[in-house]
Amino acid sequence: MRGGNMKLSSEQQEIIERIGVFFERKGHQPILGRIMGLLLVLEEAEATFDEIQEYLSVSKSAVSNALTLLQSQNKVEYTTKPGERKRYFRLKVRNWRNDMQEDMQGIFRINALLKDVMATRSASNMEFNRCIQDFQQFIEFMKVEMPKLIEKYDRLHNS
Amino acid sequence: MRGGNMKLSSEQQEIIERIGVFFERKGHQPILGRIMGLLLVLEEAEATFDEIQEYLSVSKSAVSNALTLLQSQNKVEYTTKPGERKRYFRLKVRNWRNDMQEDMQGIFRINALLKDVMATRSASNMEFNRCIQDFQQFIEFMKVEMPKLIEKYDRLHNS
DNA sequence: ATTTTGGTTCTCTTTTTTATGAACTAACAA
DNA sequence: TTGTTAGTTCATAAAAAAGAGAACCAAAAT
Repeated sequence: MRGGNMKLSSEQQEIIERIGVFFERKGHQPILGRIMGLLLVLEEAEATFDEIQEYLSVSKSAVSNALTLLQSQNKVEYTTKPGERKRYFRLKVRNWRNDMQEDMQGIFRINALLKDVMATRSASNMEFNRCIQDFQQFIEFMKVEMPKLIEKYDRLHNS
Repeated sequence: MRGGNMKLSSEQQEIIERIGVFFERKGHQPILGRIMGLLLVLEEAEATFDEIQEYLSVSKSAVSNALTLLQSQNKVEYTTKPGERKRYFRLKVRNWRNDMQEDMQGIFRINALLKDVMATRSASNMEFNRCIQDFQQFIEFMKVEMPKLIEKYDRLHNS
């Protein structure tokens, strides 16, 4: 398999683990992050099912479930090569900017909850209410300005 | 205790649960989010240890640990009232804008990892490398522009 | 001095998550 | 037909997280 050299440098292993914990802390399960790390670190930027299994030394089922999940989350895709049945899995890096924007939108989703909170609150504690409203206003502002910022970036770089 | 009416409306309960899952999905443990929800929903915007226990019907230890954690995360603080030993716990709403900024910085932290990834990669797969670099550039841009945006907000509102 | 209040800490159970390994399947190969 | 490759699915084990409850402790009240 692929030149027979299945060894990762300790540098690479370390980065894989770090990327692993990064995604773990985002609420994903451990192997997901490690697979992403692996696919980032490999020169080819892709790997087959059993390469992933061997590099990370995890079970087939773990790999299978993780890949299914990553694909359903649009983080990974696969290509095939003519005459081969194996799938070559790789990161959908092009989606990452989008993912990041979604992550930011996710942060802002507290706003919908706060709106409902405010709907249940009376006017009896205006000091507190005012605090919440200020925060909401800030979120609103960011929610409006963020897309503009992204447009600006695209104008500067991709146009 | 506090007028003796320890009942939350079903509306309030529902919001507490929703806020609960919101924070749970951010990687926090369930009661943390529910306590935050409770403190958002109560008219007084504060509650004593045993009010929290009773409203949420959880154990003393759960409340104690959760409050300790929330305080260590700067999400909750307490005040006392003259002649009373009880602590009145409340949200540090004023910190939320800051928390949100930190959450956004957290999203950007992938950049440091990508920097280390790139340091290990050779020039052999430029197509992939380019993708990563583009993404990094985008993050850099956001990291620079975000503080400016916040300044802008402050200029418009708080000055 | 001893009781009560307001919590904290420790141990243990329950629940949830994560991963394993074996059995299974679908497609192709000999 | 029988075997092989490339995975998937299922039952379950192992490990981690969450929470309960009792014992505990320090400050204040009686």
